[in-house]
Amino acid sequence: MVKQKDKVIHTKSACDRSLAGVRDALYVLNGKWKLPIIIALSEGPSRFKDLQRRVEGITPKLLSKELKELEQNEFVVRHVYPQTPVLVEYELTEYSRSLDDIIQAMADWGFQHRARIQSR
Amino acid sequence: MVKQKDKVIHTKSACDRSLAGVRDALYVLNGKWKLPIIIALSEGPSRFKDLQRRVEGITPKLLSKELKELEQNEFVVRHVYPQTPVLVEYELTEYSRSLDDIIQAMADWGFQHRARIQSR
DNA sequence: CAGGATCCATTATGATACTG
DNA sequence: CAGTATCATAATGGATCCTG
Repeated sequence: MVKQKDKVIHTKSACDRSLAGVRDALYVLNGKWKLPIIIALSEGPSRFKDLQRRVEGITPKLLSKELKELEQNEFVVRHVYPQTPVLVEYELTEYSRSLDDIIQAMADWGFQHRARIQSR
Repeated sequence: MVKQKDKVIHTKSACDRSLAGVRDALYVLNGKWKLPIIIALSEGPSRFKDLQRRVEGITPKLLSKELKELEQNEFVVRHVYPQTPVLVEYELTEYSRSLDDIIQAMADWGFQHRARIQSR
């Protein structure tokens, strides 16, 4: 932000910056499943089937696809233990912890919002 | 959480609660446009066309649809001033401010994430 | 200006089955 | 168990035209 005589010139407004940030975040966290999966995994590493149970309502196809994306964004690691039958575990990365603030904020808000809705 | 002999019975884990909250929040904020629109409106009331310019990339069809949903969730009010041509302004409600924490958290995270990505 | 209507292409999500 | 394959529907996106 630069002042010039009496005019204020916004080279980049606070709003633009937060817009860019939010868009970047939404780009990575898109869809209705990414955060729920991460939350489910925050209880500890989990196998595919167990994860599917924890994240209620998700189909294997979607879970598989979302896990791949989460892996690419380095939120999740996939461990394969070659046995019969094979055992696969998904685990959160250290970096996934950086999402804690977002998750906390959303969880709090959702909780309040539900109370608000129900009181009517 | 209730202890019973040696077993621990989770009536509702912290994870379940945050999962429910996040799902409620995602339900209301779904899609890639809701938050960007709210951020754009945080600069002040705006007319349809101006809003479309601020929220880069959105088509009138989508903007119209999203605004209706935002209205229903009481984040936005629509003011109509009967003139020729008619003037319509969209404005944030007081309640929309409750989303500030979420927006802030996402904006911060997006900013950090971008830096992280670019440094590689 | 503020949108709605239409047509079409691409994604996203979902239900069900099936394989190694 | 850990997914993939198939099919169907819904949501979203883009272009263009239209109306009060």
